[in-house]
Amino acid sequence: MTTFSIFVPMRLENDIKQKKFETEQEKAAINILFTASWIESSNLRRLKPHGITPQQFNVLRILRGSHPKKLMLFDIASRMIDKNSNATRLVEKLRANNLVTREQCPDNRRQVDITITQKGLDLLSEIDKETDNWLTTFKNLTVIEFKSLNTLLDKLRG
Amino acid sequence: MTTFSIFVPMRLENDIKQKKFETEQEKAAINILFTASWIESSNLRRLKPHGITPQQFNVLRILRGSHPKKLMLFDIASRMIDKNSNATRLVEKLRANNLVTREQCPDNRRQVDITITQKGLDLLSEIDKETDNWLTTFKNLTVIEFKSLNTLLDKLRG
DNA sequence: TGCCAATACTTGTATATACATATATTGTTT
DNA sequence: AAACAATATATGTATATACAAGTATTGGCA
Repeated sequence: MTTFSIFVPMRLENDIKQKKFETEQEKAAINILFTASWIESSNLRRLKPHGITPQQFNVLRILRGSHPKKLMLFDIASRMIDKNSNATRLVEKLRANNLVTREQCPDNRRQVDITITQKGLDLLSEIDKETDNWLTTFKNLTVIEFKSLNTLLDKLRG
Repeated sequence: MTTFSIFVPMRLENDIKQKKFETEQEKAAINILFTASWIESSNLRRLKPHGITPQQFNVLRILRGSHPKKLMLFDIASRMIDKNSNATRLVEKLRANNLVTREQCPDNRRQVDITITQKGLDLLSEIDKETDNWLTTFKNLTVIEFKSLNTLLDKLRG
């Protein structure tokens, strides 16, 4: 007969110095928030040298995804990770840096059409070069585990 | 022979209207950020009627955890989910609402000792009453699945 | 046609956050 | 003891965010 010695890491409890959680459910909520905060600051640091914020980066990627088709502000907002952030002012920042163009839609003058510029595309591909490197930040899971994580998160919000 | 028709939900792709992700790893990063944002806004909405923000709530819970032992600001900061937020000003908000007390530590006058007040404890227990209700927001996973989620997140940051 | 609601965005304001820098106090070294 | 480093917190400033309220334009309908 063999006895296995199992190492239970208690990572989260350690990271936020909390003794224990009432339920796995509660721990999961905190765990997601903590992990998100961890990813966000890592993301912030890697984008800072390029002069854009994570949200601006997110919007640029959305625009590249539809390029060369224009997107109206509403489309951008509905694709954004943080639905509550202010698309108008965010896009204005990008325009001020010539990363996107804004133009009133002729068909419907309420709409504003946004397009990513060549400068915006160049910036993204420059950042892309470093992305593999950044993604190694979390290489601790196997593909199967990443899939499982995605399934669980999707189901959680389901 | 039987053919199974499998429904693949593609929840995240739907939520942010993105076609597909390059890798499961990249999807996981976005998925965590999106899920965190989803939890945060839900949390924001439930706490708003009580006049505190999620970060303030978090700090109050930390203080209740150590009550009646005092904590210095540094201890609070190291237990916080978002390490970067400004503990000084956060605690000052709580003090202004008489939810905590601040006093200079006599042994080491650099330190500031923080204690949760009775009013703070009362507020927490009032919110606690609604918490079960709030947690039903994400009751979509079984306990086993929550455990698995926690393990994966811990390992991710590992 | 004129009115009203809906749509698409913009702006104001209060609060929060990131990051750099400053202050006060204590510990350490020579 | 004087000088310097380390610790613990505070503050200044620029930017971001949440939420409410505002403006411009369009669509529908009596």
